[in-house]
Amino acid sequence: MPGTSPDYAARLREAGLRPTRQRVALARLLFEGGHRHVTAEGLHADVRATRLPVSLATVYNALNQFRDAGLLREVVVAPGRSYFDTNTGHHHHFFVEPDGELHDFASDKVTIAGLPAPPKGTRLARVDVIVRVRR
Amino acid sequence: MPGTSPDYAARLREAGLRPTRQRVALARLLFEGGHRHVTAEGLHADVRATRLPVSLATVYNALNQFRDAGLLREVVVAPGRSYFDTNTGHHHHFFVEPDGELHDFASDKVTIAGLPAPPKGTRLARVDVIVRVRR
DNA sequence: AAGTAGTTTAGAACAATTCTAAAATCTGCA
DNA sequence: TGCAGATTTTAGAATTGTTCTAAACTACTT
Ligand SMILES: [Mn+2]
Ligand SMILES: [Mn+2]
Ligand SMILES: [Zn+2]
Ligand SMILES: [Zn+2]
Repeated sequence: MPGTSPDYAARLREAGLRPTRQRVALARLLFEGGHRHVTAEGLHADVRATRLPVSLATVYNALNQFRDAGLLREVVVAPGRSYFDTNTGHHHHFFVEPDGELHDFASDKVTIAGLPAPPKGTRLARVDVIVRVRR
Repeated sequence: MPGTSPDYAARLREAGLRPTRQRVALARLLFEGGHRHVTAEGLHADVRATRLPVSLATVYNALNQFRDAGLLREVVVAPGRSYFDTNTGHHHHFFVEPDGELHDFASDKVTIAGLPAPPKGTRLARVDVIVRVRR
């Protein structure tokens, strides 16, 4: 399948980010294969397993930059830990406790009707549905 | 209105918690008046304003114990900060960014239809809807 | 190749929360 | 009312997740 291999350097450049060794390695881990929900610590472990030395600070920097550039979305489900989501489309989550696993489900599966109007002086930004489940 | 004044000591005892000075003061702040969404720091400031010295560790202990006893619910909306909610009934939230304010709305206002079945081996625990709005 | 701006990094710093172990307080029972 | 034992509070240290600092390094431009 020639021409299918994604060019992460180009993708980063389009997002206004220099394609450094570290960022390209992180982008590959994040965007090749299916959608992922990662923590900074988890991604750091993954990238170090590729034998490329990348500091934890760089992982945090990259995750925040990728999020700001719209390449990732941040998901808040549990106190004291941020998840970053490679699926930036509209969707919702199952959160499995106590494992801390996240699973997507398409937002067009669900119908949310009758949402009250936003408080005075505010505009709707996003609706997050978190379905908490237990083993 | 005699007999209406809530007996926080009794309420704590029923929850299996000794009604200490600190816990009674915190319960009063939390449960008198309408529903509240507090952070540990915020509640600590409130209780210290009553001139009763209470350490921050005790506030954290009490919030966690109240939550475990079902007197409070923990709400996760923003990375790195926990909110505790005196409204333990079914309801959902507006989250106003960047202020960090939470507002309740009744869950029977909203209809959520077509939720996918929980992942294999898990049981539904709760559905949280967070409507993020911006000024 | 050189210059410059942007990036990475180790380590320090920070913020939220939890832990430790000693002092204080609550409770049930003399 | 006084004690004894169990629980709670507390100051301060520790831990965790994350951000900052400033020096070394690297990518892009010329
Ligand atoms: Mn962040
Ligand atoms: Mn907690
Ligand atoms: Zn997702
Ligand atoms: Zn609420």
